[in-house]
Amino acid sequence: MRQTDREIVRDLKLFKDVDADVFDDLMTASYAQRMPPHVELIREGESADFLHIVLDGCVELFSSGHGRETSMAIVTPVSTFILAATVNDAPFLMSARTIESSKLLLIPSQNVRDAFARDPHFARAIVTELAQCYRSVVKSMKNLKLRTSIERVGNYIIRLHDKAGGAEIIELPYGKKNLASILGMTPENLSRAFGALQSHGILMDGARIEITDRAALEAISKPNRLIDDPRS
Amino acid sequence: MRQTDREIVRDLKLFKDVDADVFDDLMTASYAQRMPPHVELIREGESADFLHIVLDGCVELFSSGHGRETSMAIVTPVSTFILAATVNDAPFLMSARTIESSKLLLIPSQNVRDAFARDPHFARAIVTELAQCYRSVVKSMKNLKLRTSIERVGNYIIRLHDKAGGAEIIELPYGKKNLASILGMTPENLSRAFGALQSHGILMDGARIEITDRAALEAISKPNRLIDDPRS
DNA sequence: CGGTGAATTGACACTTTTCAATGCGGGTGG
DNA sequence: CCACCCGCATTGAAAAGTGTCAATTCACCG
Repeated sequence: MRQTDREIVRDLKLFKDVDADVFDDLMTASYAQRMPPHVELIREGESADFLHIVLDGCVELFSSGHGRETSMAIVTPVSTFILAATVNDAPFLMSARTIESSKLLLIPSQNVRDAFARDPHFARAIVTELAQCYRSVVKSMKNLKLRTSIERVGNYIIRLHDKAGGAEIIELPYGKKNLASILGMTPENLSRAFGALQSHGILMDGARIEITDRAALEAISKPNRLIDDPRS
Repeated sequence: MRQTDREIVRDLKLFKDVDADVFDDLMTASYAQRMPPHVELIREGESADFLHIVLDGCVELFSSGHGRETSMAIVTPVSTFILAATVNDAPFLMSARTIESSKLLLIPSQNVRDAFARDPHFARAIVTELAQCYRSVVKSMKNLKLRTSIERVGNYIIRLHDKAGGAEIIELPYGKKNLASILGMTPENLSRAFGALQSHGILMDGARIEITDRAALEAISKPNRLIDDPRS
């Protein structure tokens, strides 16, 4: 694996405080790998042989059953996924596939568990990361159960707007089909929601969105710190 | 706190392997408390001063916003809740209230974090518990996004049936209003779903359900290990 | 004994999904 | 280089599912 990748991983909250030799062992055992778009990385029900880290690109976590399929989350750099299955040595609850060409780091699960036992700092970091994953799913669930579809779309745009530092023009980071599934609706409904929001402070043009009236957008979306704030 | 309670807590997976003196410190700092039904224990947004453990009774985790409200989970003995907020020292994402009269054990969050740092066994147990919480929410979310309301109700009954060891007559453990909210629907719709399932292997009588044809119930519910199995 | 709240049922309205048709790119292969 | 095709996005119309409102019954509790 490349030295720059190694430094990127080292800077992750999960690895920042890990002992040098423990970190070395983890990295020595790991594989960095570039994947084309739309490659299935893992399938739900299989066992967790590697902890995955997205170094570059974009990975979709999804789940399916009886002809239906839904996106559960989108993982962007630099984050881990399937940590829970790894530490508990349990089968995946979700499948994963690349959305775009992506660089991944695979760390053997056994090494992760060993490092956990050897290094209290790593243990502490894993707990923090796991707790964040948990809270993130809880927020998604509140988003789904407590909000109408238009509110979900509106708040998604607000988050994008914030992440872009309040830029007037923002761009959807991936296709609307994925986005619709994440937000718990059909692509057709997402289209209509975007349409409806155009009288409430936004202007759509394909994947580009112009924020014309942030106050109006917030008025209809009713953002909530305990759902939308990625910190907290 | 009573000696029997102490032994019950000691037998929890979370505390089974904890060092004796660490466990002593935790218990000395803790409070056991009996609460009447329908008491609000914590409110979302507040900070996590105590890790909560349900020793007896039944606690509802719920969330609200802009006039809407939804149940997120029901915690039954003997389990912890708000562990993630406790270990990360973050604000609650959910509120909690007793459903019935309940006995709770409250452990100061600072003591939990101290014990985590002192005892690797406790650290390991916390990770396992957190990962289980995470996986449990993911399953709930799959249940919501991947299934129709009738399938959700059907699978809920199947789980009850299994928990009761396959008894022909089973009983709903709490009110239908709560159940409806957990399953992501209105009480009216839950009534109709129960009605619809009566031609598929069940017979309702108030809170009592007779399982007349388990195969038919499974045929319409399509149970899935990766959603319904509490282990895994 | 009256009051309160849960559960059930029916009618209705609304949201969401489904199906179908169209237009718009981005690729591939001729 | 262009024609073609495939998948995505959009739009409309119909169908299904779900939520809302209202009325009734029932059990429980003060």
